[in-house]
Amino acid sequence: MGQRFRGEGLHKVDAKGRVSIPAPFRRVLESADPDWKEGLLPNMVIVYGDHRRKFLECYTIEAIQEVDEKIADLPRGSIERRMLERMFNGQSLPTQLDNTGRFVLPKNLREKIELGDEAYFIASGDTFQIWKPETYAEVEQQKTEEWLDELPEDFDILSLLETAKGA
Amino acid sequence: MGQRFRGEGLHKVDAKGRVSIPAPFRRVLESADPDWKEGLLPNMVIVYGDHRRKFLECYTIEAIQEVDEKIADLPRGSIERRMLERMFNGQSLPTQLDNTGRFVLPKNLREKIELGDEAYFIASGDTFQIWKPETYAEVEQQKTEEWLDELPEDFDILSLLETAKGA
DNA sequence: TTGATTTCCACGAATTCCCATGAGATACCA
DNA sequence: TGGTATCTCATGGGAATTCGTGGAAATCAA
Repeated sequence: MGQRFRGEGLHKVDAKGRVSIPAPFRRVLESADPDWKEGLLPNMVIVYGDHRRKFLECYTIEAIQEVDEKIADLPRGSIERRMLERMFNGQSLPTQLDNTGRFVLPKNLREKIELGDEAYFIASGDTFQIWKPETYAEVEQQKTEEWLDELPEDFDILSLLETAKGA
Repeated sequence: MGQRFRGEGLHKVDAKGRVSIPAPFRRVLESADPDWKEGLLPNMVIVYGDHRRKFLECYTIEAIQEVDEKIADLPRGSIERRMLERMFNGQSLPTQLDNTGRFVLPKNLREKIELGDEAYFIASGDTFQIWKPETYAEVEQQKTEEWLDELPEDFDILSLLETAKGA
């Protein structure tokens, strides 16, 4: 895996659906797009998924290719493969940043996550997510906090790295 | 495999059976048609298959050639070869987009998938499918949801990618 | 000649492209 | 150290183009 996304940000969505992505994210998209070179516009893929997803997930070209390859390894006709193809091939949108670092979120995608005139970006490994700020605050942050609250006061989150390996 | 289809779309079918295909799909058809160059109209092949199929599957020229070659490798006279030939050579229709990005779905094909005045397109790797929207919603999406409902609430479909490796 | 298919033209809406501006950060220099 | 020039960023507006769609005219088949 190459460079990773890091950080978060809040940006305006204009009437045409245009949104700036956090500037540091652009560098990552560029470096993970095999076709990109200085002067060109970096590509990415937005995966919006089924109706229960309340956020959009943005993949670098390298990351989505990796997913494509894994899907291609699954047996043709298996339910798992169909599900993944539907999600990653069907329920997704290839797109490109413009030269000011923006991209267009079409109306249907905005409606899907109930986006108003602001979008919240958060890094997540080799992808980043786009949320309606309120949804993120309510759903995600609360979930995280609840989970953390169940742990001992002095719990060190890094200890998760150890337990996870075995799984 | 060259460029892949990605995305979905809903389009009108007019009285003459004409349908626009999603604009991004055109780019893929063009780049996967060996004869195509700027100004020409891209070709594709619609495979409609036997009576049980409730959708049409559209192949780029490159993709169908790949299938043809694989079939040609099978032993002459084998039942497998004959079945595949029937399906991909017989039950299929070569066609061409017009200069506004539409093509004609003949009445028999429309009737086969019970198409009314709207057609649903969904990408699936190096092919895309055409469905009657209702059929897709009922048959496919319902199947998906049943399948998802059996899984834990917070199941992440991505975890399938991992299990895939071992399979 | 009549019905069906193909070619050509048309148009509104949506999308893309191009240029502009102001705020903030950084670099630079006296 | 204070001030100024430079750059990057986020955002906005208008023009130009593409897209999806409909219909008329021309061509073909029987």
